Amino acid sequence: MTTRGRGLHGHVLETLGPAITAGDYPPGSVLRTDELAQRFEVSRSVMREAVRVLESMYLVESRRRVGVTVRPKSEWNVYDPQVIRWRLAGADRPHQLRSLTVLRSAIEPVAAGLAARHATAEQCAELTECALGMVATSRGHQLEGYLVHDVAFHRVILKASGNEMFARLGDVVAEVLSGRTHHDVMFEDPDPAAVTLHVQLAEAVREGDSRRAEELTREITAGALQELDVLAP
Amino acid sequence: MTTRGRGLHGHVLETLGPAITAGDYPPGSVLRTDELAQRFEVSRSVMREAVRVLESMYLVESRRRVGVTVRPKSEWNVYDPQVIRWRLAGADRPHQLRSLTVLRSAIEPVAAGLAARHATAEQCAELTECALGMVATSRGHQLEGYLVHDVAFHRVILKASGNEMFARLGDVVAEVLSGRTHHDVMFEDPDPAAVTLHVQLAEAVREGDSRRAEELTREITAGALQELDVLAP
DNA sequence: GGGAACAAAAAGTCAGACTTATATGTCACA
DNA sequence: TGTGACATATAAGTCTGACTTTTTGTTCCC
Repeated sequence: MTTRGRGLHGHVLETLGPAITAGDYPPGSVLRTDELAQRFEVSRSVMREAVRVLESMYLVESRRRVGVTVRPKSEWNVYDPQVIRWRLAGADRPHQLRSLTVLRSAIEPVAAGLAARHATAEQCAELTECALGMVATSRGHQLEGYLVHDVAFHRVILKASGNEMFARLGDVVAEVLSGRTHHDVMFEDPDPAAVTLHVQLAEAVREGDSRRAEELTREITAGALQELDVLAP
Repeated sequence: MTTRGRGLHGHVLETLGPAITAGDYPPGSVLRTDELAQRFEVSRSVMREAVRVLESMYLVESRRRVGVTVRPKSEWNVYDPQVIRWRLAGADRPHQLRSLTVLRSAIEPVAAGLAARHATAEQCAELTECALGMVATSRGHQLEGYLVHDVAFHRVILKASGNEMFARLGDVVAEVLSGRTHHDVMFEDPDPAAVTLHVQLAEAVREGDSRRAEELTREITAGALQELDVLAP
């Protein structure tokens, strides 16, 4: 939602980035800074700044006498929030969504286990509040409201784990959950079982039951994976 | 090892990046492009490119009339390989190492489980070869050789999982393992139990035993965590 | 055919002038 | 005293043109 068109170079990135991640320029393709600058009607300096950013994402490599070559997908920094957003907006969105959901299924249970040990009283309260919000919006096609509480819930868990690497995945989870609600088909209300699991998870964290928190989260993420299999087989 | 001093802006990043991640400039600190350009004896355009890269790592934010402000640590893109390297080279290295090891303990078991299902015959062979290499170098203070095989082993597992997000963590694991061997105290030969676990893991993957591969990896990463507790309590 | 010299091409660097957004201070007015 | 509009200074943002450096590919000679 954050319009990242900060400056001209940002605007260039907004069209060039998605184009590259979408595979419009196959690996090994060579771009030239001057040509790009002309195409986007910006000065060379602006174009150079954009290329530097793409380079720091490992999307391209700039070499003298050669030009700006597109790197193979396997080298891209797929953890860059910007890259994630670009790819989720593109064609291989389903594939990307699956990768991220599998990532969630690995991270979140461990994060929840840690959260049960380290969560502050305030975080426990937040968690319970989010769970209540999910219950309140779980029926009657209030998907948008449900999403807000769901995202907030998982953010708190990840943050409460006390691990900065986990905490930083809050945005990723938000993108995944938001994508599931918006782009993919989701006519019905959320699965009642999932809602219950969230309530129980808040409970487990509050009680400091690390083992149970981990197990409940495994069930939640397993459900998310299963749901993905049903929607996009 | 990769000297990333590619160009002048790369050289600037090599000193400015570590300085920021080390906390030399507390969050909210304001830098000015012109001043920095003078300090590093480069032109403004070069300095601007460096700032753009720092900005794409969420380390700083550039705003008109204000300057380049350092963002709070919680917003940094801690998955950026460059940022990881800078932080591992800095003062809060132990803390960083622990975060990454916890991350490993979440990711690798799941990755190993997937690898058992998706690994190709060639990958299985590589895995066995690495495990044999670890056995061969596990005694007689051949830590350097052991490290090479250890890193290769985990890289194959992560790649064989078939999940691009997992595969991309190969570099991170390499940094962690390498750091453990080089910087931290490590007089003795590696734990024989760990070596055995790796051999068994290669076996489990080869046999397609997903459950066992996952469990064995949990033991491996648990050992790594425990080791960290002993070395840096 | 192989190696050395050469030429061309594209990124890299620099300096200077100009534009634009915006934080902040000023002042009049309520 | 507080509040709004307005002016101003500041630092980033942009553009241009000239120059440098590295690297690739070709050519020419042995």
